[in-house]
Amino acid sequence: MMAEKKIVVRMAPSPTGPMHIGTARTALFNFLFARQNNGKFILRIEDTDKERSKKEYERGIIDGLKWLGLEWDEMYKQSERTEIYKKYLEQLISEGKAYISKETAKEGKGEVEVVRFKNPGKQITFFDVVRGEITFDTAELKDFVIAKNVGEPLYHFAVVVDDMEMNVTHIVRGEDHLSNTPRQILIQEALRADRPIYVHLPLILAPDKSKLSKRKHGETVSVEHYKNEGFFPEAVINFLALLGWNPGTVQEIFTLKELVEQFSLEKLQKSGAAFNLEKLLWLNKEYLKRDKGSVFLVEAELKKFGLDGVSDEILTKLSPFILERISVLSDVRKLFDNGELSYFFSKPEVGATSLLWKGEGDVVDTFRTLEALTALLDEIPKEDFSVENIKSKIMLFAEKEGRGRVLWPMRFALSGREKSPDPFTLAYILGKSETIARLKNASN
RNA sequence: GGCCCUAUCGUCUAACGGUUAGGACAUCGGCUUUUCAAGCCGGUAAUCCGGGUUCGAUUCCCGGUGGGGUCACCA
Repeated sequence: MMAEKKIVVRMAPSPTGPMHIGTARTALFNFLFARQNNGKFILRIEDTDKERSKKEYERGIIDGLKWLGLEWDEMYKQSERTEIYKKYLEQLISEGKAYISKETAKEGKGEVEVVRFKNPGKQITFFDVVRGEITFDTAELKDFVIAKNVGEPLYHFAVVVDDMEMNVTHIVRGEDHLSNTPRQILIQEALRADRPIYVHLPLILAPDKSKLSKRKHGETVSVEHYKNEGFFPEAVINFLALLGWNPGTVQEIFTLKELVEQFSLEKLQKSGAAFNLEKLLWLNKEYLKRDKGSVFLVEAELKKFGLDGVSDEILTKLSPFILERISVLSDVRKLFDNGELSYFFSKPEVGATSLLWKGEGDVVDTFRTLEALTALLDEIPKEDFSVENIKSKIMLFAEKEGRGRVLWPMRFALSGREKSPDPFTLAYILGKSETIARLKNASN
């Protein structure tokens, strides 16, 4: 029986900076393709550049992938494989397909020896799953450098050797590598390696469709930023999956498992996709709503603010209502810093005219409003201070007096703000004695 | 600039020669125990331009234009 060739893909990031959001998406698509086909997903750290590669960045990539839930099957580091590259480098040299070249160093003076690939300078045509057949003339590449010396291979060479050694069947990577492909195929042919199937993914662009660069867009290009902001990894995955791919259905929310089931190379997009923060926020809010643990996350966030003298009880009661008003966990801090939560923790300033419902404003209105507020005090339930009970008692009174004249001043007396949760909820969160105190204060 | 890729609402996208060009996010409006949020209902909004091919082009071909990538002893 013929054994079907096992699908092998790899994620090959270089640890020269914080993990890029585009790296995360490439990893995701590799992961999905591997898992869907019962294949192997390799993580290969491309750290042949000794100067720029940093251990902390490698750590960041590993942490980022783990956070996203993209587990790999095998991991390699190119810096630990120099013997392998050396072997193939010597093979090419002995076969006359590469040669050592003495030349003046690129920077500074002095002579160095580099290894150049003897370029046959022919046309290379290859098939890309996303874009179809592509042809390059490699003559202009000249005899390009493939290693600084026999012990220090450069990217193009290391990649080809590794993909060959690791039996990589599909190279799924960013479109920025499209122009690198012909020279890698040249090396491949010199090594008599099988040509893998190429899948070049469209790039993620900035919101204005310009290049998404660290320089211009700062930390928002890094995965860690979204982790720090309190996004759900599931939401980030979901968002990234929809950037450059579509399920062919109207489904918008996907678990990783569903993505594994539904992913297909055929549905990959050809052109670059702009990063859209609004959509990510919406998705994250959807996950926030679906996860019953969210309310505790909000509560934990509140407790970080070191609110002295504020009971845990009020934070617990408050959390569900904050949850409804945020898209991402970091919004809790924003609400807090903007002072939009301040009235829960200290008494608000309440001006008499602000108590008036819209359209009202003369002396008589003011008098009647204050009167209603005073009368409202008697309607506050003595027992059972639940939202439902407060509401049923107050509404009875409000229907008689006019809702606007009762509900608005009540809400304002409790919050001192134009915007807040409804008055019954406010009373419930604040508790009976604080509610009465604030009502009294406002009606004076 | 050379080479390569690409082009549907503001954004992500559906359409695989014939559709009132669909959905989602955003936006706008309405409804809800009168604010905010959430929810529900509804609206505005797109085939880059010019040539072909075809009875018929978003769809196929060519050109232009725009966007992106790449041209290292980086990856």
